[in-house]
Amino acid sequence: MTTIVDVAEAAGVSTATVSRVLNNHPQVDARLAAAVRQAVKDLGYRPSRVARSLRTRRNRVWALIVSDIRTGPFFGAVVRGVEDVAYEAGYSLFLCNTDEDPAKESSYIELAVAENVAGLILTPSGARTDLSPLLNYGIPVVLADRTLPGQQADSVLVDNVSGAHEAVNHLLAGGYERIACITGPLTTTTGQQRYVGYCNALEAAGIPVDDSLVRVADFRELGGQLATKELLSQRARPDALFVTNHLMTVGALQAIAEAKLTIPTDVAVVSFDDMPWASLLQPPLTAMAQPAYDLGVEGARLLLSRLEGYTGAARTVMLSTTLQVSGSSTPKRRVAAKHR
Amino acid sequence: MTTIVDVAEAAGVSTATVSRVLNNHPQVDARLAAAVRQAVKDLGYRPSRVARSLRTRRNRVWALIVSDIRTGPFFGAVVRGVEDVAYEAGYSLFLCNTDEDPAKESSYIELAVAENVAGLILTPSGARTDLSPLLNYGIPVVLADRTLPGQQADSVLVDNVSGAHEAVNHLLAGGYERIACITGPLTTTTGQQRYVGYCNALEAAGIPVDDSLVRVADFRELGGQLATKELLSQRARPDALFVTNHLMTVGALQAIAEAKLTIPTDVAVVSFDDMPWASLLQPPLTAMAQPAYDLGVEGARLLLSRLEGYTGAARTVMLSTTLQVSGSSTPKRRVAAKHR
DNA sequence: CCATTCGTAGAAAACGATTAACCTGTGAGG
DNA sequence: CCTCACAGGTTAATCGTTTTCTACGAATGG
Repeated sequence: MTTIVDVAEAAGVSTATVSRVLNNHPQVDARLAAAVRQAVKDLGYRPSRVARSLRTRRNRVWALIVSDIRTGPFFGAVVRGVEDVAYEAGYSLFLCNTDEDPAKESSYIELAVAENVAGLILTPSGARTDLSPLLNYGIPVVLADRTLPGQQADSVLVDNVSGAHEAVNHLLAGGYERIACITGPLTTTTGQQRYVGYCNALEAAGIPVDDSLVRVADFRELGGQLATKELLSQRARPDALFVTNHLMTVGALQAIAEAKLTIPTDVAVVSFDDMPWASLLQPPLTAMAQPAYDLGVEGARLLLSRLEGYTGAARTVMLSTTLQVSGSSTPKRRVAAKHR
Repeated sequence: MTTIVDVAEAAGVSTATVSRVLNNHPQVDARLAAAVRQAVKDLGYRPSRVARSLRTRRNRVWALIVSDIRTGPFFGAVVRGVEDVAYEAGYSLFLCNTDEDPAKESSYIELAVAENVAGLILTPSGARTDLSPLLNYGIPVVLADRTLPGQQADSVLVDNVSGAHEAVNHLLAGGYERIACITGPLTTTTGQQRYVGYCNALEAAGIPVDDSLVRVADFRELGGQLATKELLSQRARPDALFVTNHLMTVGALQAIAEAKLTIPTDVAVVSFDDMPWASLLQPPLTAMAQPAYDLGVEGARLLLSRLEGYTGAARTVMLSTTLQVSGSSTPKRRVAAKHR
């Protein structure tokens, strides 16, 4: 391995000068600088980021802790958003998947501290996530997609309440009356907030929330399937389904197919959480698209601003969703007209 | 920040002893060891991986360079496969996305060298990928999913030729006669090999390859759509489509829908590359599933074995695919029977 | 012509761990 | 009683940078 010493010898200068040239310090003679650069090229020298990091006590690396990059397109897009900004700014990324396991999460947080990362972007697995190791060491943290109670970290969120409100409104406007809601664990901010949006929309329309139309599932395919099966087998069947993430939507669609019901005639479906293949379904699926990539970008920007010295109060960036209306929620009147 | 010196002072021993305790060296008095551990706990001490890495000249980090984690479920699963093995073995991952851009790729390779990573897993963007910086520094490399001409690195591949062969065979067995192929750039091993498998299957069945039924597209949605449009507007229309990745398949399905043709009556479809939502389509899609997660696992294992000292010749692990038969390729005879 | 300043480069001290080399005290054996 | 071996600990060098401090020569001002 060639080190800075080799370069210094080759260029006939001291290591201090080599270091100054490499870091573009001004006061260094142009001729010496040229000699150094030549030597660097000749020897194929690459400064060790490890040594640099030890000496400067800062590391051009971020940790990015997500739940599971495989569960769908969402986290992949978030990761890309973060990575693109990080790459541009000269940082690289540790990718960590927690599978919602608090033990794995805290082990990755420990790792981030041990690696002395410059910053960390996290989608907390639960309310009990402990950021104190990071805060103790002054490592800036950005919470993405989910927030933590009483935490004073920057965060970037999707406006779940408004999004869910708008999605349910869309169904109400279409003439649907018995709108069921399948949401995720109420311990997660996403599961909880989307449920709140659902309630808000109903209440604003003067419709009381009917608990028999609400199911709290697990954000997974099977949970969505079982919940849908239950809902559809009730005496008073719902005429529309609002499902709060894409995996449970997949389960719901399967359950509807098994029950030999058709969408949207028998039951309409609106999903919170877009999927690129929504338009390929029969009928194509109405979905509330989340700005996943932008979530990553904005999270990365928040982190960058901290690294550039911003020390103000914690900020929250709220991103809005966009409803992609399609065939799975065609208004009732029109459907009825068709059948006349 | 608390360092090993603080711990040593608190425990009343030297730093050497602390280090030994932390690294589980034997010959250290049990009572001192206990004192050290207590001090570590009291001070909340975490050894700096940066300092350790500089001193030991090895870094418990891998770089994982893929094309784009967002393009579909494939790379996400590969990443998880790698990560799970890495985590188990105590390594963490730098995630790098190249977008198939050789400049970005080589910049990430430089990064890996500068960070002195223990090893690197790479899906090369093209045939011109230069591994020499890594090989010069003795950093083991594993090629995943794609290979490089004349490279002596370990690699883990999907058996594209056999997989494509089997997929086309399935169509032939179903009575389809004019089977078209939409493949990716022939400069990529995947695009090329899947095309070869297609040709092999036809030749084995005594059918000459008809160039007018072959399209070389870009592995992207739009490319698949345009290619399909072209193929379907020919005088002699194909009665089946073999599409060599999932994005192009999405495009193909759209083109088929636009042309108001039905699957599989007018044209059957088989996709190389599975997607979790294949079963939700109408009709559900027949797809050749790739063992993406296992690809990551096996790649990580190859890397691990190198890190554990294996120095033998380069190995290639070939994983086989599994055909998931579904409605989009129902045998012709049965389809005909239905319509009688 | 001397003293002060300034620009530039080198010597050497960090950064926080590991580890080779070197001590020290105890117990056994002669 | 002396020596030797050895377990168990410490000292100090080291990894490859950055950076403070110092030194030196030239230039400027009085």
